[in-house]
Amino acid sequence: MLTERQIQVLQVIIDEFIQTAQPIGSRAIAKKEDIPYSPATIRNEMADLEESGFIEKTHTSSGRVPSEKGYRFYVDHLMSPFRLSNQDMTTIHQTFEREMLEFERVVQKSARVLSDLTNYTSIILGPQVFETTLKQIQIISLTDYTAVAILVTSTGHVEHRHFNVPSTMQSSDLEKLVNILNDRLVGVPIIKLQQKLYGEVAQMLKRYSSDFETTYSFLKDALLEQQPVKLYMDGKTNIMLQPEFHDIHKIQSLYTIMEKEDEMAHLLRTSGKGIKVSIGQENQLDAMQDCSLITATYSLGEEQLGTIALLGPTRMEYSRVVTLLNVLSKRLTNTFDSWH
Amino acid sequence: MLTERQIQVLQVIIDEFIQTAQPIGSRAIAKKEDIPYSPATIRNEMADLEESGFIEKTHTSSGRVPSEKGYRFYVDHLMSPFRLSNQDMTTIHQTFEREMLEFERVVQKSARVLSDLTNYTSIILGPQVFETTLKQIQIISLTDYTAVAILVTSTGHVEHRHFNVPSTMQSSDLEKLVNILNDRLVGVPIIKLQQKLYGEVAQMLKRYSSDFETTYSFLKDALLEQQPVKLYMDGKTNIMLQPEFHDIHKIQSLYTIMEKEDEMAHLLRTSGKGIKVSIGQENQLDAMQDCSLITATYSLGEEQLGTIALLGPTRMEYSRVVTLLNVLSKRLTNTFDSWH
DNA sequence: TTTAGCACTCAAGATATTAGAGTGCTAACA
DNA sequence: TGTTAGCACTCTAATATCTTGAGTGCTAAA
Repeated sequence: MLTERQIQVLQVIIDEFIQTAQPIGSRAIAKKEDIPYSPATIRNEMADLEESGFIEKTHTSSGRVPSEKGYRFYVDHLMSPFRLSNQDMTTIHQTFEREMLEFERVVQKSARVLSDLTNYTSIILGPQVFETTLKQIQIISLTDYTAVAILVTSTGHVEHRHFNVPSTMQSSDLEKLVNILNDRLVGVPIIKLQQKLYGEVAQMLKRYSSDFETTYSFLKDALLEQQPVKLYMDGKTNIMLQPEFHDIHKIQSLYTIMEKEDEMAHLLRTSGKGIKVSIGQENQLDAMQDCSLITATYSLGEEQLGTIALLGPTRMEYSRVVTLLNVLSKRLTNTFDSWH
Repeated sequence: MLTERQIQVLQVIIDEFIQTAQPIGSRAIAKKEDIPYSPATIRNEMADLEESGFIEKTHTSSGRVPSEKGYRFYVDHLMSPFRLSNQDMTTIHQTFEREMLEFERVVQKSARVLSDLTNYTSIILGPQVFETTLKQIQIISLTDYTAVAILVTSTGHVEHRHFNVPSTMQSSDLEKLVNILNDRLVGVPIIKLQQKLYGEVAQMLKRYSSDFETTYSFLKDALLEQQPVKLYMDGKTNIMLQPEFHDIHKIQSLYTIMEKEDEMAHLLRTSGKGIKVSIGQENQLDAMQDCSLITATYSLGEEQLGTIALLGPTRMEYSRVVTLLNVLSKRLTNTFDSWH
């Protein structure tokens, strides 16, 4: 186990390295106020810390750098709760203060504020609308053979899909159809739409429609098409500000992975409830082996809605970032609760 | 003026440099089939070409590199029409072939195909809907004090806005309001909405509504809010593949400018009709001084709808890119015409 | 247990060396 | 008069060499 003094040294190394991105030497540590020991003593402690894998050398005669195990220890045991500056707090509050109604805007602004305050890249996974219900369906025909279906959910989310209208259908048929659908489906949770459609509505339609098969299949197209979960990112260029990403190839592989929305979405979706920290190799994706990803979930009532995350170098301001994500995820949760 | 032989040399230099990104020496040029002269002769011609500013040296004893003036001459006079490979053509056709209804998808796919085929970054400015008319307005109330307005245009574009409902309004009032709006505004070109709203509809409302002022102001919010022109980009990482962009700082300033949607939109919007080529310093934006931007417009009928563009290094495959943009802008124009 | 002292290591910056690609110029040639 | 061979010259880029300074590990003394 680590002695009190070793922990103290480790803390200084990590804190310092997070600030400077430079290896820390024994002399520098000894100069710190809380450290009443000589460089030689520190060197002994550092040798021990290195042996147990909490710090590393970049070469034989360099100062020490935290290892991933070191960061992990820091995050799990050492991290002191961060006190956000007043300025940061007002920035956050202002984001939510202004009259804002649309879900997407709130999320977008949150992403912006996160990346602005941290200089890392923010990623927000839009809500998976489990609890939300269908508010209304509209079908508006555009030409003789095309129309657009508009779904509005109880949270005010609007989705629209274009589809081909079967040639056997008249516009009066469409109207009747919309009535049936609204009759049967309004108030139904979005995720149960499919089930309902296969069941009740299918029954209903069979009785009513002369051409059940086509009607039914186009309905499936319009209502059930896989709705992509939306991903909001901001501050992608921030990554390039970090000295550890001055290498084009690293940047490129990172950007390439970030462009793959489904992989990113999957990553955020499978992060557990609450705040999670993935350091370096702990990340699944190869391109992120030099990064840390901190995720936090926001929710509505009991239901987990989505995830907000920050992506930066393993040398991350963990305590500040965790605090920020905490504040923001709570703020988001509150906002959505207040709509309900 | 340039002699026939000088033009020949210039052509080789540009063609070669576009491929290799390396300065071209007299020996390399003399080896070309079409060139029956010795390196010494070529050197004389090169000296002349340099004097007139069409080519440059990177240092005293290096081969020559095209100058921006050289590229400009190439684009204006030398460029031979490019024959797209069958593979490229089928890739393009497949993009449009599949049953596709939604405007956004078509544009997105176009952006993807452009960046895939060129390894440059594609930028498409969504349509400015001059001619399109309002198809239908829906207002759906979400809570007692919020509602969402949905506008559908004749091209099938769907916009929605959230807004606060004045507390004096009942849901029955909303319904009546929607009826009035549809009555008066359906079929009106989108750009004339504002005018109509200020005129006729205002009259109508004054007569009908007890609380004209609030109703009117919330309508303005819902209908006239500046709708952002949408910008679709693809292949942003492609820029990093180019050897001239191995410098982080260039990349960063380029990415930063690309994130400013309004500036990019303005840039594309003010590009003239047809195909335009901006080489290096000809570009307005500082961050693009090492790039070339090729733009092409697509339209519906006489009305110019939007712009598609490719952003790459000044050392660009001009002739291929121009051909591609030509094909694609025509394809887009056709597609939209067929909807009309 | 702590510390001073010292030899040792390594990265990074400065400087020198070399090889090769390419030029410009001159003089000869067709 | 246009073309070319030849040669001295220039500059880059790669490689090797040297120097400095930060930092370590170990030992012996306090």
